[in-house]
Amino acid sequence: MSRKKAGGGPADAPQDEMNSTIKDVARLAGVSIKTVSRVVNNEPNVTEAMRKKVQEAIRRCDYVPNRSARGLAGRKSFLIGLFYERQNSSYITRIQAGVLAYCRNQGYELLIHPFGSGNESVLPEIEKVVQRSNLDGVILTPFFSEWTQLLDFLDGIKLPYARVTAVLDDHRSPFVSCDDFDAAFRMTKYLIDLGHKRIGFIKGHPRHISAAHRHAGYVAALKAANLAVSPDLIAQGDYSFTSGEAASRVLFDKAPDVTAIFASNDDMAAGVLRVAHQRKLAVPDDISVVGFDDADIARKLCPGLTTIRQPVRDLAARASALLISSLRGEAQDQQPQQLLPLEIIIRESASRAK
Amino acid sequence: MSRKKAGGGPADAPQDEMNSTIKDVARLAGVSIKTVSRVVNNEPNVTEAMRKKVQEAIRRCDYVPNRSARGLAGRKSFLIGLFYERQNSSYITRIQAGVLAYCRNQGYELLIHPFGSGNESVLPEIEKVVQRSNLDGVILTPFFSEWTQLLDFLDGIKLPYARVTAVLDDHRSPFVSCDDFDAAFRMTKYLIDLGHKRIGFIKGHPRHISAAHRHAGYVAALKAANLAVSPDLIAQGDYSFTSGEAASRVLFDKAPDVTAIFASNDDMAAGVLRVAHQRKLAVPDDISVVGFDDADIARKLCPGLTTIRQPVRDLAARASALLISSLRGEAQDQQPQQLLPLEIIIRESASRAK
DNA sequence: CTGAAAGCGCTTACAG
DNA sequence: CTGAAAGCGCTTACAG
Repeated sequence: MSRKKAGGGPADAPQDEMNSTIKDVARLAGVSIKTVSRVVNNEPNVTEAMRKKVQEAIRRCDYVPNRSARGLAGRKSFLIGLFYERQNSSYITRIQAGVLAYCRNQGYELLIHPFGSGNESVLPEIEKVVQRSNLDGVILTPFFSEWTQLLDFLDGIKLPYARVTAVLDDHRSPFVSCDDFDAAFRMTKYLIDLGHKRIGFIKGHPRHISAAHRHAGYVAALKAANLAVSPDLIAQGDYSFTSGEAASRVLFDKAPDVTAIFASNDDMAAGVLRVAHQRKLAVPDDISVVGFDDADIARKLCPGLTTIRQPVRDLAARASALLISSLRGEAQDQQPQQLLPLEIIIRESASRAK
Repeated sequence: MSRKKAGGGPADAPQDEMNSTIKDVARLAGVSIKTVSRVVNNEPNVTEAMRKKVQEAIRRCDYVPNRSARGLAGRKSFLIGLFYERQNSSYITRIQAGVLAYCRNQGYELLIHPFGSGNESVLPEIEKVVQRSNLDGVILTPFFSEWTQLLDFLDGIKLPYARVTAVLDDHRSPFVSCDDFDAAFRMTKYLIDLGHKRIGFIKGHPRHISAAHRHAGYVAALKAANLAVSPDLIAQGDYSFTSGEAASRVLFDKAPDVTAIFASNDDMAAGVLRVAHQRKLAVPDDISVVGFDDADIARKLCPGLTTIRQPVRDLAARASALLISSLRGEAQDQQPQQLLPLEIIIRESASRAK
């Protein structure tokens, strides 16, 4: 403990005032500090008896290795960074939870680093942070995980990273994804099966690969059902609430006969709900609305939003596992690329077409 | 930089491969490492000429002090922790942004530590984290900032902390607050001025001090306007969306003549909106609904929620300032307790009583 | 105002 | 399988 518990440890443990160090443990166990170090770091070549003895001494001393000393001697910081664009807080909170859930047990701490949008001007900012933070590795989420310039920079300084991203075909580093295309296909089919024929679609931010995949899934599902893919039914958004409002106005104006709208994420779907309300269109009676992500807001909207659940927390935990195992130089027993399932969550915002 | 830029620094700077150290800077500037250290740490007793010379050398070497070495030698980690209950992500994201905005410039890094709810069982968990993380200080938000047992623990191990909390009268550590009572009073008065006489109120989590203050503000405003304070108009919530749904059902059943509902936070107000919708009550035409916090959801709901804006980011930044200045042992030039203003944000969810 | 020495608590690189 | 020595890059405590 960084400060000793008032009252100190067991009677025969070292001094009360200071934390115990590797020397205290070594003395108590009657071994060298190197042996203690071996046990702490789970190195091989220690007899079981020795290991037991040292572990007991560690316990009795209430010993916790000093992070700074380990960092200085071993040139590691045991710190991993999470770089992301400032955006939807529901998403990022879940990402954080996933990373922490994995890292904590592994002895790594998380440093969060929100940045403004990913453009040239933030690169120097990121460089500065990397400079000062002394990170062992980094977790990246979209758009950063798909931002070539940033990846080039990280590769250049040889800072290991793992990514949460849409499915892509580069081989720069491990990543974990969901199949956006397939989920969008299934959601569109769900609407078609409800009898909808004129289904609007609001695209996500063009920079995000997920936006293209979701759009492609929508198009493919329409084609598979022999429905026309009309440009009037497709509007551009950027994953923000206000872009959802704007895009849905465009849709309602250009295609007044639309009976369902599939927004590429929940924030934009919330915008659709708002505009529908303004135009006295009842959801789902007059118009069905569905989203993507299952963000916190999805269940708090009214009506509750039918959407696609992204396993965000799990995505982040697995990316962390990939990162840490590569930091340890472990053979990748896990696939360097993983695909997690996406699930349609049915609430009240979509119903059978009239 | 933790890894040198490919290509290295200026031609006469030290080796390309490694980062430069304090020795490199000292050599280049022709001074001792102690003098470099003085400049880096902004210590007094360095002539201006010397300081200039060293700063130039630092620049040319692209020197960044090694965090681990500083930590080991100086028994500091330059790490500050943020402890909070896992909860509303909009709130916590803003808190993080505020802390980071201040700490980054001060050379501190942020370690986030979400925990389950604040009860006995998480205390050991917190102890363990404190043990491993090697924090210089901690920022606390409600409920943690008001949790006596936790504060006792931190005081016991002498870990400095600063708090974001409701106004309170303890003198344990610096904190920054908003006047919940006053804001709730003003919001209630706003409803009264709109002609409402039967105003329902949904209380927050009983453990949070803010819940009591907001409730008291509501009661005081009714009394000031000579309106009856009826128990039928007051329901217990716990700041969660579902508790808002449940409480509003109670309210609608016990006081069918209610024309406005003041929920103690936005999530609960969202729950009210949902139930109103289910009961075919139009908002604000049949019933006005207002919240508290101005969380992200407030503007995404429909109708947009009239609420009270908490300057969450600023609150966190100021708490960080308090913490860091106390870590530096600086005389408190700032008040150890600060009060930030709360602002009513008028959107569409409340209107004149019929 | 400036600097030489010692040491923070570990890991690395070797030796046995 | 175990250990003695050196050193990571700083700050502290002291001397001048």
